[in-house]
Amino acid sequence: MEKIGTKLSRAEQKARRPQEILEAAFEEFTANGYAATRVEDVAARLGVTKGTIYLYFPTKDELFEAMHRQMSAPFSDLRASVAVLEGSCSERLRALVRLAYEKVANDRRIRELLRLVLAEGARFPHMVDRHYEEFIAPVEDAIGALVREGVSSGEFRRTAVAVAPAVLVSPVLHATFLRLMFADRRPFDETTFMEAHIDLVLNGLLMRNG
Amino acid sequence: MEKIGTKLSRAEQKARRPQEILEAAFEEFTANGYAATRVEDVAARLGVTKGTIYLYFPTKDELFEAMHRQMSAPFSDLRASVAVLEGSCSERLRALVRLAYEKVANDRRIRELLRLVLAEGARFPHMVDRHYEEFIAPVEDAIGALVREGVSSGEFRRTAVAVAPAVLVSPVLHATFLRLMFADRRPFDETTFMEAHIDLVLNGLLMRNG
DNA sequence: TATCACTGACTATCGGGTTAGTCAACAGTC
DNA sequence: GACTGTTGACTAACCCGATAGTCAGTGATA
Repeated sequence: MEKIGTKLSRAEQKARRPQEILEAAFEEFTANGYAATRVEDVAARLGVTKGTIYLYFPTKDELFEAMHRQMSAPFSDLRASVAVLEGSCSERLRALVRLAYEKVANDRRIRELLRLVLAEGARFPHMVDRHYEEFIAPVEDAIGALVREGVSSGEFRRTAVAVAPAVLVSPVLHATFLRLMFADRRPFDETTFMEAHIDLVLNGLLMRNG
Repeated sequence: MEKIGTKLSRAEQKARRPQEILEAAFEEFTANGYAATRVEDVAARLGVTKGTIYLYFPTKDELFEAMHRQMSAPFSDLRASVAVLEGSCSERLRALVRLAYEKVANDRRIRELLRLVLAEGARFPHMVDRHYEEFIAPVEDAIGALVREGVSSGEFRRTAVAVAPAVLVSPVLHATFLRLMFADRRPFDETTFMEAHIDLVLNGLLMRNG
């Protein structure tokens, strides 16, 4: 644990600044969007002035992009978690869905980042593309592989889902956006939602043996 | 059809202006977001100047809100379409899903409006709430009623989906956001996606009689 | 010719980016 | 351990282009 109240040396402070600035930038940009965020607001969050920000980042634009790069890191975490799942295909699918709720819908930072990608995507196509390559594609691939494995082992039906595996996790996105839209203004029972999701995905709606 | 090139009377022109302005505002606000859109850009789209806009709307803020109110109208259309579906529950569900793709994922205006709601929601909570009341809630209610009917008629399994019917249409949202993110940069086969969606929702992944 | 929808030049303000200047932290000397 | 010169992270005041909102004037229409 860091000692509280200890004044940092100049070198220490300088080493921490970029981190701190990106952190503050994340809060401001996600709260207000790119255009409506002032560099001064980011600075104020740290108790420094605008000039300081410009010592570390050349423009507002580059600050934004650096922030997004920084904050995308947790995504690779999800990829790693998916890789080590064990059990039958349906067990692994269950676990993957649970993991997706935990790491995406439930993580405020990831939620806000997703909103940012969608909201500012038109102005920052790099961001959208990195987002796809680092996050969406690997997850889709993992799910696709899982479904194909289940089909060839006879555990899953031969189904059109194999060619569009993304539909399996759509409710996670749905939950994420509901939480983004309503924050705490409207209650959202995620457990119920997730159980419905898993049940639907495995069993479907139709009565069996009908 | 309106005659082309016919000059409108002053009264006609004046009567049309608010419509025209809202239309132009929609294009600009959805393309650039609220903060980055200049009132002058909206005016330029009509070949008029900024002053004209302010003859019809007192502030940029009110222009934005009026635009959103105006553009929300097509949503009620979807509600009406859902109400008149016929056939068995699964037939109606299929039809409803198809309709959702057609009216939401495939409609550029609705897509952009959705992005706007998400992007600017923090600054315009009225907008989010109206969006929920006019669109999300009625659709969720309709789906919920359909599922309950199917369950009690024995056509559908007694399932957790009944308490979170939104999961049934999540892939529509997913498709909408993919199209928003990648516009035309990445191909998206909606037919395949939709077929996978319907198959999943009705039958699930697991092998039957297993 | 009277009206009024529209113009376009104007003001006030805001915010990205710059830079001369400040002062606490450090290093070297005694 | 005190004294002193140097460094460099940070500040504060500034510049300037951009944009929300205003209003006296204009010219086509009825």
